Amino acid sequence: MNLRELSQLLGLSQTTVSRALNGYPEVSEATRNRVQQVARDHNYSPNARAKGLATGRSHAIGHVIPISHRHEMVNPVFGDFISGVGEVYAREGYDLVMSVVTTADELNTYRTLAARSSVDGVVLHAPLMEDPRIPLMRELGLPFVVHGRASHEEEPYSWLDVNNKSAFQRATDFLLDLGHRQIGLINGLEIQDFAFRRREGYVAALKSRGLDLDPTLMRSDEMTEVYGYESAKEMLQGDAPPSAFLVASMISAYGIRRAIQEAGLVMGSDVSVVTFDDDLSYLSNRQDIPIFTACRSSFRDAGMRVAEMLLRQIKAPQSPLEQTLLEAELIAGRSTGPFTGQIKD
Amino acid sequence: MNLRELSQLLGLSQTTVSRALNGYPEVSEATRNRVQQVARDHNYSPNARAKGLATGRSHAIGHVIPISHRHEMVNPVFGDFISGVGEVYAREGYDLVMSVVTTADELNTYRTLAARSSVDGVVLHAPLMEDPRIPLMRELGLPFVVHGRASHEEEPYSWLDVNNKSAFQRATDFLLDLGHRQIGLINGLEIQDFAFRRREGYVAALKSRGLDLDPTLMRSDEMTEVYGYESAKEMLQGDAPPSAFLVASMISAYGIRRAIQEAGLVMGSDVSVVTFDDDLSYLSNRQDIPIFTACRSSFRDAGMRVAEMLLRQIKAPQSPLEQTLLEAELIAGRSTGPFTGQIKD
DNA sequence: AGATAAATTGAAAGCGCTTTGAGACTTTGA
DNA sequence: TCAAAGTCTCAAAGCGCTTTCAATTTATCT
Repeated sequence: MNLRELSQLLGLSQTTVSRALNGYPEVSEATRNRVQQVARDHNYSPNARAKGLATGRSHAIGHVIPISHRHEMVNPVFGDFISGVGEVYAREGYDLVMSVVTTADELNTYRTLAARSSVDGVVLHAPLMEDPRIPLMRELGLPFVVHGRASHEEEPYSWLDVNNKSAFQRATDFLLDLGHRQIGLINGLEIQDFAFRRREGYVAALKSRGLDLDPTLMRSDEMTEVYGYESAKEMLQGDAPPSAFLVASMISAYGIRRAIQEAGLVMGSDVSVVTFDDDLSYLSNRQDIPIFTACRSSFRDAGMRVAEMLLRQIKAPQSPLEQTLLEAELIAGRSTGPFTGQIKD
Repeated sequence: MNLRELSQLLGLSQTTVSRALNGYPEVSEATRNRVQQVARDHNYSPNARAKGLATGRSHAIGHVIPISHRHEMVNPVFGDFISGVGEVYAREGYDLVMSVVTTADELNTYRTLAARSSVDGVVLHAPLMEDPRIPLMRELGLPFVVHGRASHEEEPYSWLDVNNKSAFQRATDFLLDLGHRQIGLINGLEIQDFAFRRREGYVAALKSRGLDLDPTLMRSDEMTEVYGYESAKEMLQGDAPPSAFLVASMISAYGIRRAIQEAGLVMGSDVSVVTFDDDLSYLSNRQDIPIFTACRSSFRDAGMRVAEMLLRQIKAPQSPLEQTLLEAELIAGRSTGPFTGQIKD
């Protein structure tokens, strides 16, 4: 069923039918209702490509997901983020076009997306501190919003980020206030902007109390369970074992908990743990009293906001760039307690 | 830069340029090379919508992801699956169009996708035992491949599935051979076809040895860490505590391990655990000796195969339906050992 | 050389929609 | 009753590409 058939069925011109369906005012209510009714009855939806060709817009947003082939890790937060943006797109009638590419092809994929004009805008994920995608987007003239920030980017751009520095600074302060002095930092990969900022927060908190940094207590890697486990295990076996850990992800926090238990210690009394909690639907830390004390900021919610920002920008291209900085909640859970000195001996 | 401009630049007709770029034989090699060179220099890519309109195909595959609003759980395996299909799509020049919808809108989304012909085919995820999407796809005439199977579907259709029954039967046998008799089953939601089949495997193994089923040792729910933990904890505190667990996912297995440790028991000697391992990139069980004894079958790999099946079917619509049944590997890890009788008292 | 076949190129129609510019029909006010 | 204004409808052009059918050029054969 296409527009021509539908209009013949109705005994109207394509023009009128099109206007009736798209809410133009030059069509009488009676006609509009009749058209809508018949369209619904025959399950008519306009052909997406034809509509796009005529209007010059695709009503689709691009997400480019790089898979680095050295370690084919798919970011586990990704599903929640996509479900957030996707919900907004669905509500607003936009499609989500995803390209999975090797990191080598990444920039070219954006070029192609722009050249064939298959999307009206893109969301940039997981920015590095210096990210070539941002100048590229400007060059291509493609509307975009960054989820996160690129510290070394000078020109303004639209972004939404969690205040990672403040979150980790407050978390570190929280542990310091409990009397902990040896705090292990199990961070994400520090070429990623968010991980770099988290370390800054950790460092700032220690420095403002005049404490020295211990490089043996700071790790940076991809945030797997095993990474958490092994880092914690090694640190706990070290000369100056930490009495507390600050972790960048729930999954690694599971690993740390395992190392603590295996060492015969109790999380929450002997050893404290604060984690960053992206509030993922399948890794919930939302018990009545959460298992982990955590900086919580929902990844899914971030996705929804990013999508809304981008759609606003697409609909009103002249409107000013938006920047949003979210503060993470610091949630007290069962995994922290005052320093007891249990570990030292 | 569009085709008209490009052809003017070259002093050729649009026809010839189009043919040169699309590999038609009626074009001389000299002309073709010149055209390709100039196209590359000017970063020309054909407009996706115009091309689609002219050819009647969108070169895109649809994935509809339902988010049930009662529990907004995003399936954690999803990222790996998408990265698998996405890699194939990218290689073959297809886009991936994703719709995130509430379960109530799900069927309508497929209808709309077909009506506006925005995709050339779809992948059906996570089939239920009786799944209305399959007859709907036939009605809509949209090529599709199911990842999984729908037990109650009578008519033939294309699918790829892991042999869940055989995997859990072998896993149960493995535990039985080690002397375990009380085996707790921590299963996924049994309206899902895969979970139902896994239970069948578990039941079949017990029955073939003349053992009775103990309903208090069988659970079915969404596979979170906390679900694993609490199920195991309760079972271990019960009258006839299990000496072994069979679990449907790594994340729940983490929870079970935690419950075991908390009970002062040792996984692998006091209590055995076998898990299903989807080989997710961020939940790796691939150590030199894996932590968990597991049925392993890569979700990412499944995605790649499903994508290949679907693209074959789209390119040759007359070709027969394909069905693929994969066997999971049973990998011995550190989480299993012979029955010791430690638990009973 | 002339005729035929093969190789190469082009004009134009068409994919299904939106939108401009114009025409026809109603209503209103004097 | 008639003109002006308002309301409703339509024909046709155009979005950027593919593809059919036809035309032209070049190669091949007798």
